[in-house]
Amino acid sequence: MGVTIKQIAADLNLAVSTVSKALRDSYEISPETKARVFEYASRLNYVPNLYASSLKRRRSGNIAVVLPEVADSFFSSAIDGIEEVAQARGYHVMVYLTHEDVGREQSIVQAFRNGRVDGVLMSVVANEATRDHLVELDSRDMPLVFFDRVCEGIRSAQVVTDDFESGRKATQHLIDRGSKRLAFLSLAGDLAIIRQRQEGYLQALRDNGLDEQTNPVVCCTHTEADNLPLIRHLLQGKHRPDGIVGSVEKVATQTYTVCHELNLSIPAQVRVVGFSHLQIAGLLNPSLTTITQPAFEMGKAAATLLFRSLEKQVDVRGEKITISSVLVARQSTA
Amino acid sequence: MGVTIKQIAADLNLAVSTVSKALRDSYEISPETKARVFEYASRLNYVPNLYASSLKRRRSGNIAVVLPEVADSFFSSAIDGIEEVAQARGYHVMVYLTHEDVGREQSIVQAFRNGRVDGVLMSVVANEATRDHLVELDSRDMPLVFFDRVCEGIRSAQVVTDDFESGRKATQHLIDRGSKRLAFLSLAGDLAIIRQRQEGYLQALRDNGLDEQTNPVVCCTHTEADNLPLIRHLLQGKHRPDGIVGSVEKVATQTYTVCHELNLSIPAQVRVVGFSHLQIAGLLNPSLTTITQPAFEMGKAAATLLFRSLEKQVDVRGEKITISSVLVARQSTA
DNA sequence: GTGAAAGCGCTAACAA
DNA sequence: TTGTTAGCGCTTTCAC
Repeated sequence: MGVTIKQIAADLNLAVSTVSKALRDSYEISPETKARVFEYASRLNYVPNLYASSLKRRRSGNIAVVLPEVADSFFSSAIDGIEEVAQARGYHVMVYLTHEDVGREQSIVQAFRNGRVDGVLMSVVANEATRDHLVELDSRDMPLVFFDRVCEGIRSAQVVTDDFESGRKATQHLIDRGSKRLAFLSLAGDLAIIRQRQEGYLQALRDNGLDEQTNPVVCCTHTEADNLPLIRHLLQGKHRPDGIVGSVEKVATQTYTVCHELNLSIPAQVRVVGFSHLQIAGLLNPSLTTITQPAFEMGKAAATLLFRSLEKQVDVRGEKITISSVLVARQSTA
Repeated sequence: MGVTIKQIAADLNLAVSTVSKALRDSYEISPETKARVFEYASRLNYVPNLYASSLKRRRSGNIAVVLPEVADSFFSSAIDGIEEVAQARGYHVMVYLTHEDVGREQSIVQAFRNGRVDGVLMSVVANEATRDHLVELDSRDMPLVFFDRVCEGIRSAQVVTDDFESGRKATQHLIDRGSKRLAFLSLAGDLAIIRQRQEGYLQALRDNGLDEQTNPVVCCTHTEADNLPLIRHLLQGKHRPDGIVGSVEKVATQTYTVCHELNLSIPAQVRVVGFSHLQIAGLLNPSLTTITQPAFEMGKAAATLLFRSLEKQVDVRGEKITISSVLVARQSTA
């Protein structure tokens, strides 16, 4: 085992309490004693036992980040932002992946009951069959901040982007560029952000006198194997759309895959715009017009909000931060 | 506070030790007592205090993953693999980003001295000014597995891909497709994997009677702002290479950026092959020929190795797992 | 200014 | 089979 306070105390002919206080720089201890203790402790390479102090102080110094996946550029950038803020504050980041499975989300969240983490940052699964586990987490006063994929029905802090407006803007952009027949590639489940992007799409349709029948919302899933046939069918149908809004990165790139396969020219035959955080959107064939989400900033904002709650003991429930996305026009909608 | 064993013991007229053993399903306890305890504990929603048991058992149930960055598809897939194995075994994953800064790597690793994590998975920074912190970590018997970016000089477990052979294969591929004048985009620092990829490149040159002078190794950095001018210079020079090997994903995509900018046609004027794990390599303009690294599998293998060391108390130091990369030929080298 | 002592909640000898 | 007891290493009254 490592060096303990007890050992230092013995060696220095002091009481453990004195050493403890000295190490925490208490005003009660004389400068001389402090100096002696510090010097000796560092000479012995003393490292306080995390579990002993956590047991007493009831905090771990860890925060959890719960995500559907990490192989999506939005989420990996968000982690980046979160980790940056956490590291600066001396917190440690635990990462959990749900893979869109409520069951996993539940057991992950339930494991937080033992104090392993002091707070939670979360983007929920798309298919929330139940949100009891989240309600429970919140009700046991675990500081909780949702980012991007928020959970409705829980009055907890949120960091989101302007999804409605972004959906509207993306759609209007297609119309402005000349698309006459649109489609919105939605995502199965019940995500507020997807619903809002979709509402934005529908709003833009109305704004331009277009109807929902000929400009459909197509519900995609989380598995490529499902989506490719779906998109293929859409693009091979009699009434092929000439403008597509992808509600998440995945469906946008899948649209590319199908267009390449069917030899459909983007943008000549089909314009494509997608919600995405891809660094290399500009290198795609053709370069992809994106609604670029402020992933890194959202991560930072969410973490900052969480730490405010943790350290200042403030109740941040109900706070909502919205950071705007930016439409970056590229070749796919030229 | 939550319910404690003590409380359960009192309510049930049992000793705390009896309850403790019952909850851990010890053979010493009668089925009836166990049943009573379990039933009562779950009725009270008992959750064991993590810090109390960690203090006793001297293990945290956490592992650390230390990475240069997460916004690279290789590393995010590796995390995916690691997290999958960890979740299956009931471990928790802490993620730390070094951003290629040895200083950060040092302080991160030093923070592991207090027992917060039971083991470490790591891909080191490129510029290891010092590796004392790693030596120290290893010498205090912290189970440690390097993956991809291993640290030489520390006899610890490793999971890598066949870098030399991949470098050779990539280069030979360019030559086979007709490239006459090559360049290898290396990476500043002192990474073993980069050196080996480079050795593979040089081997292929020799195999084909090509010399190093006209087929240079160009040393790139980690910042795009440095690399773009460098690559631009290379591709604008009198002796423009017509075949480029990118030693990491970043430099391959940066080569694309420059080619687009200079209106150089890939592959007609320059063929490009890159080490990469990009899902969408096939959608780039043109689709990118990749040495596809088994990122997910490497993450899984590294985590599995670590858990073997943690749970079986085996010393895995010196074990080395090599998983092959695959060359996927696409348009960029047609 | 320093020290003694009582826990934090749990585990594991050892005793009964 | 169950209970007693002594800690794990640290923090925190409270007494000196």
